[in-house]
Formats: sequence, structure tokens, C-alpha cells
Amino acid sequence: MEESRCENCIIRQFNSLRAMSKEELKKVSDSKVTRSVKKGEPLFDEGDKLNGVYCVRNGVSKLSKLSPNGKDQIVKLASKGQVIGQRSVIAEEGANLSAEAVSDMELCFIPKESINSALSNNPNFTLEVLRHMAHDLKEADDVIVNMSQKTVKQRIAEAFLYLKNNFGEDEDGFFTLTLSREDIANVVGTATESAIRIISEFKKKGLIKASGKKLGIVDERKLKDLAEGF
Amino acid sequence: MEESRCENCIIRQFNSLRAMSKEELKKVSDSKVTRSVKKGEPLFDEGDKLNGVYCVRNGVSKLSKLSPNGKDQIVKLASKGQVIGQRSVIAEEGANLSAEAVSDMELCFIPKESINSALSNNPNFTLEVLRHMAHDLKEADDVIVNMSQKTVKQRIAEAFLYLKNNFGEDEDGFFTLTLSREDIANVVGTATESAIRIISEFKKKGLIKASGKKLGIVDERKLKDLAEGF
DNA sequence: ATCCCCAACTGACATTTGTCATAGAATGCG
DNA sequence: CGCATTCTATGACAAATGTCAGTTGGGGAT
Repeated sequence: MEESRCENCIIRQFNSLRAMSKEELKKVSDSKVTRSVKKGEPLFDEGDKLNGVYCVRNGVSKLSKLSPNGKDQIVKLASKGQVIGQRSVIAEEGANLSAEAVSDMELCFIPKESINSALSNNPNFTLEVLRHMAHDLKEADDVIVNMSQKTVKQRIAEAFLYLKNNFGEDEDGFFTLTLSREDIANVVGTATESAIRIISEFKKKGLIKASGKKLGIVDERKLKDLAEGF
Repeated sequence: MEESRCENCIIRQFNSLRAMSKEELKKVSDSKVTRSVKKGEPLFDEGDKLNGVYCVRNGVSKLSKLSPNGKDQIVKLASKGQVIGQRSVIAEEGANLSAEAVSDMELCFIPKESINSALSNNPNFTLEVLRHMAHDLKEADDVIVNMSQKTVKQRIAEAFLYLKNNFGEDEDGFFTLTLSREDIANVVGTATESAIRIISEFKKKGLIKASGKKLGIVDERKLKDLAEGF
């Protein structure tokens, strides 16, 4: 990995690391380890003790949790600029979720000592992390409401809008991030077959398009209406 | 309210205020306002700008959000020792949830200036708040998984266990906190009629007991099994 | 190229859950 | 005390979703 000093890394502008001082960043940079993870490979598993956090440079990871009935629920998708594992490190607990790459990834692993030292010495950094977590918590609350109050159809519509807004689309209007139908089902919390059926229905109705594994939005307006329940 | 100096308040042992210094607590105590809220009365509404946080001295509040389909989803129940509204104050956003008393309450309102000043001056306090929020976030993630992967029956079983573990029971084995069937339905994210039916079923099967509005657990073992999907 | 395998799909059916209608029970209020 | 209102309860039905079984199809490995 060529350009690999945190001090110069643009990605940190997107996360709480931007509140670190020059010296702290130097320490982080010296202690960090870069790592490549291929699509489908795990970063860590639920319950693992994390000795640091991952800063995503490239690619996307799904954070999921196995429910007692044996199904995986994807709680979050983390991409460039996001920091994975900070909750576990801060709470000094095992990981609550497992992480797996859904596309090839490049990440920086930052040992927890660097994080903890910054947390106890740099109030600005701590406050910045706190703000990020407050934001995550709000999002989580919103997800709870969506999951419990919206139909599968509405949730799939939302998932499509989410994929477009957070990961973008290519020149042909297909999502940059390609998820399997099973992953989509696990994001919205439904059976794979149900997800497939609804995706087919959306396609028939001209709301979305599909070509091989690639998916894209055709009629965003209607999709939004549907997600809101009209 | 008699004994009302924060410095002497036992309740703060349960929340992040315990990380405040003597002087900070003094400032908080001087600036705080105590407030009584009767069962059924609102504390604040979704979208309201909060000028501070509430520290619960007594009673329970439901934090809920209205979904587009017109139904309320209860995201959290806050009781003695919990601080309400910190997320909004920290993120400097309007409230994401609305809060309403489900039993008569006594609370202390702490202006956001006191909180913010402590956040920027006392790293220990900030870290403590951060740890609390990390914990809340984990809980929220777990709720997401439960909501999307468990059946209504399982979720109601869990709700009963939750009510016992978090609010306790009286000498007759009935929950200290009495919720309406509608509130229970809104906690587990289902229709009121469905909740009522399942509660009746549990009662018939001897898992729980009901007397008027009071509810209680009879067979905790079986209820736990049910919640886990057996 | 061919085979193989997994993902995508489809149908039929069971189960769960929501909705509407209605009735009884409890509670508060005048 | 009696009335009104809200909460609880139950039935009947419709709609949504899950499950099981089987088919198709495309991409990767050999």
C-alpha cells in the first residue's frame, strides 16, 4: 500500500480520527497495520475480542449478527471512511457483531492502545467519537422503527434507496455495490425467497432494473412513495 | 422535593453524572430544575429542540417514534437513574424520539450548558458518557436483530422477561411496572389485538398470570425457552 | 468446452399476523 | 350511583410472509 501515513490520509476526514493531533496521528500511523480482505472473507466474528479498530480504506463490510433461529441479520454496511469495532473497544467487550467483506477491502488496523490513549488524553477526540456514536445510535433507533413497523416490501424499497444513496451507481445506473439476494434479505430481515419475489415484482412494475447480479433504480419517485407506504 | 442536591443524590451513581467533579456537580445542581410529570403526560415530542437532559428520579418514561403508517414504536423504557435526551443534546439535533410518562415521574432537568461545559472540560465525564452510549448502541443492535428475526410470540415472551428484570415485581409476583396491552404491542411492534391474543394464550398455558391490568410471570423457564425459539 | 455448483427463481402451501367488527369489563367522572 | 369512555377480549376473515420442493441459469474450475 503506497501512500500510507495517516497524517496524509484523506479518509480520516470522514471519521473521528480527524480530531486527533499531529502527534497522535503519528503514533497511530506507526502502530497501524494495513490489511487486505477478499470478498467473502471474515474480518472478525461475534464474540471475538478486538485488539483494535479497523478503518476502511476501500470496499464494504457487512456487520451482522446470528439470531437464535440460525439466520443472519445484517445490521450495518460499513464503507470507506468508516471505523469498525470502536464500540467493542470502547466498551471493552467482545464484538457484538461479526464482520465480513462483501467486496474486496483494504483496511488499516489500529491497535486499541492508540485509541485508548487518545481517548484519555484528547477530549476533542473523545467528543468527536461521542458525536459519531450519537449519530449511529439515532440511525439504529430509526432502523428499529422501520423493522418493526414497515412491511417487507417497504423495507426492500428502502434498501434500494439506501444502496443508491450510500454507495452510488455506475454510468449505467446500476449500484456500485452488488449484493446477493440473500444479503438483501438479511438486510431487511426476511426470507431469501420473499426478497427475490419482491425484487422480481419491482422489476415487473418498472421500479427497478436487474441485469445479472447488478441492480439499479428506475423510478426513484415511486420507490420512495412505496417505502413511505402509499 | 426534599433532598435535592446532586452532590448527595444516590441516583447519579447509576449514570454518567458520577464521573463529574464536585464543582461540576455543584454547578449542575444550581442550574437544574425538578419537575413532576403525571402518567400519560408528555416530556417532549419528536423533533423538539431539547435545551437539556432529564435525569429520572422516579417513575418510567417510554421513548417512542411515530412511523409513517401512524403507529407508535416504543424504542426504550427509561427508569430511575437513566438520563433522557443526552443523544439529542450531544448531537445538537432535535429529539429523535418522543417521551411520555407511563407512570408518575419525578425528574431533574439539567440545562445543556452544564452538560456541554462538562463535556469539553472533563475527559472522564466524556468518556463515561461515551461508554454509556456504546452500551446503548449494543442494545439497539440487539433489538434490531430481535425485531427482524423473531416472531411476535417470541418478542412478547421477551418483553415479559424484560419487564421483570428491569422493573421488578411486587410481593405477589406481579410486575412493578404496569403497561397497557397497547403499550406492550408498541414495544414489540405488533397490532394491539395480536398482543392481547398472545397474552391470553400465554395465560392459558400457565406461562404468565394476569389480574386486571397487572401482569406477572409464572413459568420463567418456559418463557425463556419460548423467547429463544423452542 | 464441459461440467458442476451455487445463486436465482417459481409454485404450492402452511403459518403468522393484521384488520374489521363487535361485545364485555373496567375505570373515571359528574 | 350511573353514564360514558377507554381498555380488554374474541371471532372471522384477509393479507403478508415463511417454508419446502423443485427448476433454471450463469460463472468458475478443470
